Amino acid sequence: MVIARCSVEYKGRLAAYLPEAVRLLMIKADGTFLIHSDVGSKPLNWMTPPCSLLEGPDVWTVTNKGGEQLVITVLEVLSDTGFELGPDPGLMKDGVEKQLQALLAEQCHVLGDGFSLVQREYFTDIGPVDLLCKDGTGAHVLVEIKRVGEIDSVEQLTRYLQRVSTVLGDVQGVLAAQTFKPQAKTLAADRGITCVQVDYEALKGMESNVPTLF
Amino acid sequence: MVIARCSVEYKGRLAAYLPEAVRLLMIKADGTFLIHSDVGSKPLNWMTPPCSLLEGPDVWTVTNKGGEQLVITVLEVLSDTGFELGPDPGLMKDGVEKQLQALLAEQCHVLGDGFSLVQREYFTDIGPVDLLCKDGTGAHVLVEIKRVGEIDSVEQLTRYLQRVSTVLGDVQGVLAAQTFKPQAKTLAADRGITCVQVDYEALKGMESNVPTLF
DNA sequence: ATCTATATTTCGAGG
DNA sequence: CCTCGAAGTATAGAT
Repeated sequence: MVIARCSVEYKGRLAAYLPEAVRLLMIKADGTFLIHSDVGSKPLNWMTPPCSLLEGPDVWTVTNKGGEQLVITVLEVLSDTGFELGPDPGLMKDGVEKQLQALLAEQCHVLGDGFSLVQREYFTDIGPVDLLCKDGTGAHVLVEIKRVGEIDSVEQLTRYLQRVSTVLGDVQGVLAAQTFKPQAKTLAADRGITCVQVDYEALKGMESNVPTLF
Repeated sequence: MVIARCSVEYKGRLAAYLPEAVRLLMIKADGTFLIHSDVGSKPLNWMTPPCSLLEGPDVWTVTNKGGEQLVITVLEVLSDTGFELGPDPGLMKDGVEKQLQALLAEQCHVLGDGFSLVQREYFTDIGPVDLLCKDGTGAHVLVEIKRVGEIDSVEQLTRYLQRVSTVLGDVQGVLAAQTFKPQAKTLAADRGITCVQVDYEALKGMESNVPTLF
């Protein structure tokens, strides 16, 4: 980790330039190179491994396999430290779309009156539909599950509905999400798609209230 | 900047946990809090400002306005340093979609035979179309510009075509991009949309070969 | 303040 | 290795 007054030039997929300023240069064990200012959560510039660092007296050049280059002109080094961090067990996540899908597969009754699961990950030739259900009248329903329901989700479900209707006949669509963008709700209404807001914590709670018999 | 053996718990939009390991904790001047391991370009966990840091003896708690929390259990501090970086002029970029749009607005003839520009950022009630052109026969053409042409781009252009056709009558569609995803090409073909691959550097070169008169 | 569209997105899974 | 979809996406621009 180096604190230095520097200017940076990037030439790769695009071209970018950072005028002279004091910044934090971070070189990770895996070769990742990061340039941070003291504002913002993401680096001003960076290079992902595999990449090589050529450390000259005043100019550092980071090059990756694709020929992209980061040229750092170092004007003044204020600090230069290094640490062995050792391996990291990594992040464990809970609450992502996959888990929401699993819960809704088991509790699809929350999606509509008398809903029952026919199949999870129902495959079509344009991709898998999250859930294929039947409603109280026995009619097929396609369910698309998102953490956040956006306009793209409606488009995606619309494609599935068109595709599947050629096989299963008339099919309804349900978009299930924890939150919805207004545009998504509007477009869904236009397309005759029902939006169902679901509560991850509540679903998780209900599951634990219905223990298995074993 | 603190190097510490720590474990971290995140409770917010989802729940996540980081088991004990040595990591870099970064606190920026604007309040940004970052937790980095020595691999990977993005932080293991983070909190974006505005957020408050409550620094207890062994436990640090970062809370943001939405009530999301990052709880860091600090087991051992190996290093604790701070620097004043001062203001940063920020990054100047060249080669992003906006500039591609500007170049294509001036050189729309590369998009098709006899193309001429009618309007850039042609506004519809569902959003702006990048370019409205006329082809060699005088028929209207909508052009959507992307750095990477993906399936969503085709959907977007399709929406515009449907919308605009009610006003301008029959309209053709062109998706212009530097690269295309195969799915996007396929869907575009289905929808009768033409995909045109463009070269940013070449466009830029051509522009400089046509200097202004002043 | 909220929402929309972009991104050198990054990351992981699957073919 | 490429392709595709998700992300606590982040971020900038517009409403």
